Amino acid sequence: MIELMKILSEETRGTRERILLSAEALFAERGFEVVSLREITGAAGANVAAVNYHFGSKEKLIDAVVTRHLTPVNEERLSQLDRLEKQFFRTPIPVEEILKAFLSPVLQHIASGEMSEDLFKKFMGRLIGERGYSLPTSACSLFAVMAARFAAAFQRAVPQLNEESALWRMHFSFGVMAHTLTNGDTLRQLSDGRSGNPSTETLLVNIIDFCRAGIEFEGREL
Amino acid sequence: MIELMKILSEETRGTRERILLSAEALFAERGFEVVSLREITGAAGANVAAVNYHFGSKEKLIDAVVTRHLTPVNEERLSQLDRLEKQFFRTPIPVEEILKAFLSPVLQHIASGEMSEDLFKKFMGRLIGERGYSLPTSACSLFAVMAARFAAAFQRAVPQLNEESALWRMHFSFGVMAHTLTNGDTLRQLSDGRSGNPSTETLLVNIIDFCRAGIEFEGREL
DNA sequence: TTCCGTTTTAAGCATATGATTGAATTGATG
DNA sequence: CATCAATTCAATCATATGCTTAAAACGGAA
Repeated sequence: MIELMKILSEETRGTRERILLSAEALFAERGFEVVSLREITGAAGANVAAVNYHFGSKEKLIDAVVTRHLTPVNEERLSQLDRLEKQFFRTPIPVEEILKAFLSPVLQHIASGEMSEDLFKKFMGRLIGERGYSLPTSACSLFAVMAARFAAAFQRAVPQLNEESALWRMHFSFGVMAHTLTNGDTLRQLSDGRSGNPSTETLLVNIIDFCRAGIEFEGREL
Repeated sequence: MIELMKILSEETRGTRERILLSAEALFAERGFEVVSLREITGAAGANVAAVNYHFGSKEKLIDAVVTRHLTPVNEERLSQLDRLEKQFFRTPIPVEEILKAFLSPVLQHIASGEMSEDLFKKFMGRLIGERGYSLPTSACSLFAVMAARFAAAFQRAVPQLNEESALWRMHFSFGVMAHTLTNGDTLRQLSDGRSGNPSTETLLVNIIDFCRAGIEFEGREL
């Protein structure tokens, strides 16, 4: 939150931008539904009415915040998947590569420095895990379209599995990502710091390894 | 929700019990923070003041709802873990057995029929995944104590891994469980029903297999 | 029936929420 | 400087929230 203050104090940013930054941070930390406009505008040093002037409503603000980060990440995901599908023409794409195509765009976006690393992880985690009520429908369908493409890729990647099992193992993987990205610091508290302080890159590599093992193992199916 | 109506319409249940049932259902479906007392009492056919009369406050109601289901499940988890630790005295407990000790009490509680199966899954998923803000501290520490025991068990179960990796892989597993239990029906929507309709038992077996593979594989560590 | 503790109820409290208004303020252009 | 559109602001609206209160309704014991 100190990080946020530093960014917001730069007078160069307009009200619209400051609201977006505050909203991102608060949404990432506590979720979309529970954060009020007054908290957002308070943190942004703006008037409450500014949200409705610049965005129209709270829902449209959420939409703007989500779209602005999810769109580029999603496009990069799909572009990497396209590349893989061309590269592995008619042969199964390695599971690890698909998982990388899903997660590495998050790393790239972090590197671009648009949001603090910690906040962006939590934000992206929510976009994977929070469906239905709290997210605007536009954001949901944005994710759904992308997820459908990945579902197809996963199924081709594990031809020994039936359709159901492949889908569920993808779902399991999304759970790992959502929970780890959003609640990563929970483990630190819970383990009294014995979980160390791995870099995001290290963490994502370990998530990928975990999911790859879970997806590829052969055993009981659904 | 039709299920709920049936239960609530039975005149045998007192106001306190009807409030508990409504609250459980709404919390499971939409989370603790966003459900209002008026929604709860409305669904229960009770007066708003009844919550404060019977429970004291919204927080204490959440506490009552959480405790009443988490306590027995947690105790069963710990008792199964105790049994395993005696059975595998000074030898590593198989990872699959630890995962079973964590998840099978959920199945048992479902079998007891205290809550509809669908709702109870979502409820237990939230108790694994939602930490911090939305949950009362008592529920958090209840979970934390249990998780600490399981963390120790997981570490002994995979002596080839360093402490950090073991903890993170446990955390990954919790993510799978939380997401699948709470958002299981999301996959059905997202996949147009191609994910089938597995029984809870089948689903939990597959979660266990997935996590076991993810925890046991040997490769890059943190 | 009367009595009395338990429970339920309607009404209200203080505060919070998303949204709107119309008046100020700003800042660039003529 | 004056003009004018874009922006910001305080004030306000209708509604929702958690909680409290005091009166009413209930139900068993005397």
